[in-house]
Amino acid sequence: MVARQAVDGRRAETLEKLLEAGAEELRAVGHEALTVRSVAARAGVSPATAYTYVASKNHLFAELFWRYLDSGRPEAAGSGALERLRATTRGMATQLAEAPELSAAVTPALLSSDPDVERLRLRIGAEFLQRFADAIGDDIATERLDGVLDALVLAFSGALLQAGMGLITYTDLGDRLDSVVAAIVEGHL
Amino acid sequence: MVARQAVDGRRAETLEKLLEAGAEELRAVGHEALTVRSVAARAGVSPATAYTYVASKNHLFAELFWRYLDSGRPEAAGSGALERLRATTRGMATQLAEAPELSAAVTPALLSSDPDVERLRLRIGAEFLQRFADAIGDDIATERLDGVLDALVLAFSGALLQAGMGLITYTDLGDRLDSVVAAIVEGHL
DNA sequence: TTCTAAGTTGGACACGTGTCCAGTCAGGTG
DNA sequence: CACCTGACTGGACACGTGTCCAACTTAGAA
Repeated sequence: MVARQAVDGRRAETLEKLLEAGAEELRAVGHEALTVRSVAARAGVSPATAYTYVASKNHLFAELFWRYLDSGRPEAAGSGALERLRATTRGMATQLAEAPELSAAVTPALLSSDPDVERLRLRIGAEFLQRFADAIGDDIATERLDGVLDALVLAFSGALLQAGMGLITYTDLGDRLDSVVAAIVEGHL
Repeated sequence: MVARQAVDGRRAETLEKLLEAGAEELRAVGHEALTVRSVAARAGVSPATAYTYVASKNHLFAELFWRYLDSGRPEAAGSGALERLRATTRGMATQLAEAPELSAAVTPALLSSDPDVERLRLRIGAEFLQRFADAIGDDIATERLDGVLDALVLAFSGALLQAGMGLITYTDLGDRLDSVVAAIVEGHL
């Protein structure tokens, strides 16, 4: 479901090998230098095989990012919406900062028109929204919720973009988002 | 200053021809199908020459976008910060909506690590910031200004990203930003 | 008019992308 | 055990990218 076709048995192992190799290669050489063929080589698999699992370099990055994001689901709690929101953005910012190469890779990758990327892009977008909605709970009046959620999602995407452009470091993301979240939420609680 | 090297006399004309051809080609076939060689052909110039003026496809897009953005400087005024901000975002959203291919092209383009793109990226970022700062004037307390500006810039970048991903249409940008701007600014005036 | 330097050109280059397909290999079924 | 089927492979393909350079133009100065 996550790769190009369903994976079962043997295929599942190869897929894991490939994604694992992809993550290593990404850490090792960065997303610019990474080639599908180099990933295939690292996984001990032929390029043709790699392309059976992964539609494109961008798809690989999106897949890796989705898995990574998914692995860091928040357990968070807190007494107020602001507190929980900050914990949420902090958590994601930390994740991004801990995998800067992956983060740098995914922003351009998600812009691809590749249909396999499209699916993941929607999922990732939905995941962000969900996390913010969960953090807010019902602490914001319903009629204002959409606007606030919108602003949060846009701000977060924007932060991703700016970090992707190198205008902010992934490390700074946390602090930056803290103040932005406060600015957005203020007056709505 | 705007291209790879300074342009004077004869070179200036060729540059204009190229950028003009780039804009046409972009409208005609979209940014995915556009190739530097096809732009060169349209401009009646050899590929080798084109690469004298333009470092890469991404650089071309960034350049076109910068010029387009610059051509639409706001004349705006209004009685309050919120009003002026909305006029500002509306204006930019309208511009984006009127050149959807260019807008779609520029988001990925700006993520390139190409040094010629880097320059333009900084300029464009600075331009956004400037426009928001101008719109706000001194209607927001200094100690809160940075947070609000940050939020605005991030939200706007985010909107650009989401539109680039096809999650919002460029047409919807205006309305979307209206409510987001309100959400951000509320409580800071 | 002739010279010169800037501008332009064609064509080849190395490289990456993603596709395709005939052929090989391995493991479980009968 | 022989077989069959799904997984994998090697190698070629068409295409785009950006670079390089020796050779040609061309406009304007001498």
